[in-house]
Amino acid sequence: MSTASAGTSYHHGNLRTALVEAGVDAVRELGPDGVALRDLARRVGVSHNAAYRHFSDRDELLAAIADVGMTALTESGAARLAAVSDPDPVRRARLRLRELGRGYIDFARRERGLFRVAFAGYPSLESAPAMDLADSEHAGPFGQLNDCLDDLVRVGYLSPDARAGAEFACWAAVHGMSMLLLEGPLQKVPDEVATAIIDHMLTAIDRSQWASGSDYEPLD
Amino acid sequence: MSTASAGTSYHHGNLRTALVEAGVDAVRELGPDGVALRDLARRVGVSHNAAYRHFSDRDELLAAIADVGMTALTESGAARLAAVSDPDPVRRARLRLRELGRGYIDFARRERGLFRVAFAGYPSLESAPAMDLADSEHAGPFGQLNDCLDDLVRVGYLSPDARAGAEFACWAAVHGMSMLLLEGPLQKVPDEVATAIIDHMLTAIDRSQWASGSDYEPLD
DNA sequence: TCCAAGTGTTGGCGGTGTCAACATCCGAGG
DNA sequence: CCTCGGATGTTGACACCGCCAACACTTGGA
Repeated sequence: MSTASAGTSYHHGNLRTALVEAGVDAVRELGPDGVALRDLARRVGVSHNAAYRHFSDRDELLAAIADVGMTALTESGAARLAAVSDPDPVRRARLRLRELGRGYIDFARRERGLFRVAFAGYPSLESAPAMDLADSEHAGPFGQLNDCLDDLVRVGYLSPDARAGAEFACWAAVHGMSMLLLEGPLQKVPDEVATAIIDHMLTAIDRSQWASGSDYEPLD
Repeated sequence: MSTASAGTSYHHGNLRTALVEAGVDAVRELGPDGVALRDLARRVGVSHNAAYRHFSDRDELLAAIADVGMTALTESGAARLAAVSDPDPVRRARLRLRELGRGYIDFARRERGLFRVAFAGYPSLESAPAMDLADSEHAGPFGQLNDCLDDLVRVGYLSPDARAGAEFACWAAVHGMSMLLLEGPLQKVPDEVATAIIDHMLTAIDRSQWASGSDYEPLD
């Protein structure tokens, strides 16, 4: 039933999962545009059009792959967060935010294809994979970021009034850096330069969270 | 010679430009994936394969379209910069940076397709369109950003030591916000929410540039 | 004048997504 | 135990695509 059958049987057993796994492999190698329904079917050992019994559309398969990618990104972030062990609560909260950002960008660079497919917009689908912002739970990377920022408020590093909206600014910075390094004009900067740039930006984020003692006067 | 000829002539006259223009239209409507060589040739009134006399590859045509997009983005930014007229030099410099960022994001939202194609990475090409970072001139949006930051240093708002590397952080933030709004999980937030988020982030950038009077102590 | 390079055309190959019709298997109801 | 219907996989076809090869026309300079 659940496991793949041995010899040649008319029914595959769990084609859907097999297709998604093959799709993940293909996306890893060639990116979202490098995955073809027919090719996936060929790899799995099934003839074309079989996929249409499990996905109405190519985009639907891509979305399933994107879901895997988003989950992997989330788990990668969770591992980074768990690895932070600093006794001082303020330093701990700051380091957690920094490591979350670093993990995000690292994942993007390590898993180019998965990252790209995870954030490729599929207009035919009603919601982006694995993260409905209006949703109350926030299971994905956005939720991790929100938790980190809430921690920063709790330990007194980030002032509550500066907290509002900070999640989007942080997310944009980290996501944008990933995109610029991945397929943007920063594609082929040397690795050492890239890590320096990333470090600088993470520091800027850390500093910009600390808004308490500042006498900044806004524009307008 | 240069202008399009009237009736039916074997040679088109300036096929390359016509193809790029048709490609820009197609990208505007359907995005980078929606442009097909054969379709473009059909629109221009020329038969398929004619494009291969001017572009060795589909990617090469896409790159030409991307160049148009990048130029449009640059001009849009220049217009925004020119519109800032504040007598106070500090306010003026700060407003210019803010407006440049707002213009970048606005362009991305207004010209979805052109923006996407401008930043789509074409691995077959040796350099990203219209912006070689190692180049000395920096004609594109990155150059505008650098100029704005230099101005901020000149007027004394941004400290010279905080200047280094700030261009990448700012760029990443603005670019990431564009991507999240364009094809990311922020695709369908209401317009008013989007503008609020953008404003908040631009303020955060402005505030984070002002690092002079802070007693921020770095991590590690 | 004529030839060679530049440009556009026709035809074809292999690939793709998707639809329609058909084949096979499995499990529930008799 | 049998049957039959739904789920699943297959074959075939259509239209489209990128790209290659061979051919046709046009034009400018030797």
